[in-house]
Amino acid sequence: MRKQRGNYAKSGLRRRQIVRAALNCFTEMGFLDATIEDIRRRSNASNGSIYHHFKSKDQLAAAVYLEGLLAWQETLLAELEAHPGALDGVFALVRSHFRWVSDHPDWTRYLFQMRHAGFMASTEDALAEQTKRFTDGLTQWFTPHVERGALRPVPLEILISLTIGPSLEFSRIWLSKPDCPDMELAAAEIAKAAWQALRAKRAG
Amino acid sequence: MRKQRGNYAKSGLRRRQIVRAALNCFTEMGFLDATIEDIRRRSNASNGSIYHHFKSKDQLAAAVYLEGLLAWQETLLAELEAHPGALDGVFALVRSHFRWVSDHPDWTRYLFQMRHAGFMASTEDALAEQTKRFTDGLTQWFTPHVERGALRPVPLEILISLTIGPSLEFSRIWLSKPDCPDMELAAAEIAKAAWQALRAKRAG
Amino acid sequence: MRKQRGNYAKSGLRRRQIVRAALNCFTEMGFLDATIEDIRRRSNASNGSIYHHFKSKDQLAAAVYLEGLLAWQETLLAELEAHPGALDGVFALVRSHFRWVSDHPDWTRYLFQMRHAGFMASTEDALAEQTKRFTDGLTQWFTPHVERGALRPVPLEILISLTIGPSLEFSRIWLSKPDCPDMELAAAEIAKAAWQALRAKRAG
Amino acid sequence: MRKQRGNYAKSGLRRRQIVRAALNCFTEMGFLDATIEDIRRRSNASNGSIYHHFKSKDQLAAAVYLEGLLAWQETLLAELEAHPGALDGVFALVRSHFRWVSDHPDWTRYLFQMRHAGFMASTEDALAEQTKRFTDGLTQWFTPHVERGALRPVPLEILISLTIGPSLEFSRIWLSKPDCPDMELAAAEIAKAAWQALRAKRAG
DNA sequence: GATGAATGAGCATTCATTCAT
DNA sequence: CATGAATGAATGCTCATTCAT
Repeated sequence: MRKQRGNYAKSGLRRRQIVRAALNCFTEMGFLDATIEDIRRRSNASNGSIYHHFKSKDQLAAAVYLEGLLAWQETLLAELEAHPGALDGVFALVRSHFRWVSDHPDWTRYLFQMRHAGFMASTEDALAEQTKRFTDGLTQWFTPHVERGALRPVPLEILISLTIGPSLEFSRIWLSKPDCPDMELAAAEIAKAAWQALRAKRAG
Repeated sequence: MRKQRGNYAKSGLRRRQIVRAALNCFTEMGFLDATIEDIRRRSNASNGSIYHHFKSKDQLAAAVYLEGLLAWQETLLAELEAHPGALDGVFALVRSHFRWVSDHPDWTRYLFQMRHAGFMASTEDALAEQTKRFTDGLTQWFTPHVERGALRPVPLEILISLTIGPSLEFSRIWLSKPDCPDMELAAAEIAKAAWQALRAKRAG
Repeated sequence: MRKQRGNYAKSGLRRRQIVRAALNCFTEMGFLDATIEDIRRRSNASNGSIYHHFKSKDQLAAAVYLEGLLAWQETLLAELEAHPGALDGVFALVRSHFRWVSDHPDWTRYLFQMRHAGFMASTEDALAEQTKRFTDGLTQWFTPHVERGALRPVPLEILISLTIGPSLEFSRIWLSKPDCPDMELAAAEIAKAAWQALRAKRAG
Repeated sequence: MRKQRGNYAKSGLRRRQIVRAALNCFTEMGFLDATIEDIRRRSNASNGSIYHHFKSKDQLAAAVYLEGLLAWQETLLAELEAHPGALDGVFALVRSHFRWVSDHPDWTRYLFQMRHAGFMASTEDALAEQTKRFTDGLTQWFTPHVERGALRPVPLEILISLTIGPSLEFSRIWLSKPDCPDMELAAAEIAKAAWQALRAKRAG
């Protein structure tokens, strides 16, 4: 834990293999049904190696959560930073969310389902810290646009609700219905709605 | 001969205590987390007694399901039979559903959540049989009204969907939102809609 | 835990077999080195059976302690009650202690060694209660003799120290020296000394 | 060439840190309870580093023993060599022992307790060799005094027993009783007794 | 019907030790 | 010399289930 590189640098192939295997196992079999042995087999790691990287099964499950959340948050932030324009940014935000959900349905499901699982209790602090980093990132992008008058000066929470909220809700539904409603369309509609809600209107 | 509801209505105080305790445990802790020991404590029964009444934990959970389902079905059928009139019957059906849900939220939740749990696999037959008895009961009530021209001659499945479907969906939402939407209102609206959909329209 | 038969009635052959096996294993290999598997083999009980009777390895070890202590205490009290006379009683007390130590060297060693082991922490209450029962028994025997003027009115603690203290100390040494000093002689000497210290002296 | 004390006095800061940490851990938690991880934390060394310096946990514990023994032996020999006179030497020997015990209670305790621990089996050879070097040193000091007629010509073993034996016994007691008996007094008495036993008596 | 002792497979976890860098 | 990731055997413990009374 030297230098504190932002905690983003927890690399290690093994570690990632284990997280990936755990995600799959937890998703397929549930947290309780999935055994360390299952995860061991799937990750090609040894029992001891798993416990070298994660103190307990609970902590492993929590790490999977944080890791997934981080990946999602970083993807969104990166996309946002890549689109400095107000309109572009809002659309990119929504679009990148849907792409991520579409690319990582398992992880999305996991994030939705496990948010209030018992094993998350001990990670609330880390979760809060990580979430703060995310919202700080969002703020940094939005603030200039608001100051320049391109976007309405709504509180951050509302701002997030208007952009990400509908996307999340639709994703929830999309994940639970195998006869997939059209995500492309949803993304477009939701992005449009978000933009309408956020743009500063010159005239009444 | 009484109503002949099969021998599903197994009595026995012990048995009922165990079912009740199991329902609570499964609801509070989940099927996997709840142990036979938990259920034993809560039911004031002995380990052996539980296994005397139920072959296995799976079968106990399934029995809880069937028992709950039966209670719901019998309530609805009884109410229906008590209201011979077409309009009265439809309204009574919807109203009694909501009352039951309101009176037995835990059981309703259990019925919603566990429908596709692993332990249900071995009970599909019994479930089908029981469900058949229920739909037969419904048919018995509906048929005369249809024949008399009071209700439209739609297939039973559609008929059920129109009356019970919306009620179930609303119940699902109602259970998951602690800031209770108005169930009274919902019941009235849904009943009205069902009636509009079912009544035979004299004129185009 | 009905009726509270004085807690003395924890019978059950299995239970006793397990305690006996645990005593042997702990004595021979130490608490940490001895595994549940060792105890299982030696007691011819199953793993589960051990955990049916004792909540944990710690609690098993503590139970062994209490059981042994109880056996010793009951032996001494019984002997005391069997000898109403002051002189007889004191001699019987010392003699029965030495006989018990000689008959149960392993258990004695265990009682000496484990008194302050980590696993005893959670049993302090039960230990205190049991010890109280023992000292109450002693008091009941001594009081009449003191009141009648046969024994000196010293506080119970001192009284115990003078009779049992030296016996314990000698036992400790005896257990640690394989080239056994003469226990017979020690018993006689210690009993004589205890009597000299306790008897009421008529004249200066 | 310096004193040639073998290569037992291996230096290396790391090594010494590990030995020190191991001593503390073994003393506080016992050999079995103390884990390599505990020692690692306390020594600020890495897991691998410990295994670089010591082949195994057993060997580490044995090394701690030899190291402590060596320190004690060297202290006594040095003191003896610093006092050429017969009377002075005997008193210095006893006094330096007590000082060392008083300065290093943990290490003394460890030497007392672990002498017959399982892990010592594999070090008996090294232990014998080191002990021989010690007794050789003692012999070198005593021989001239015996030849000159200042000390009685008793066998070395008896000689050691008379001087160091009582000191050890008293140390054992002193370590186990927190309400410290007077070590100063003991040292004086024991030294006096040793001198009385060793001095050559001119006349019957 | 009821009781609780007995069973044993299965699980999470620990820890000494090895090894590549 | 130092590091820490990797290993896997071993351990304490859980829990559904069986069975004698």
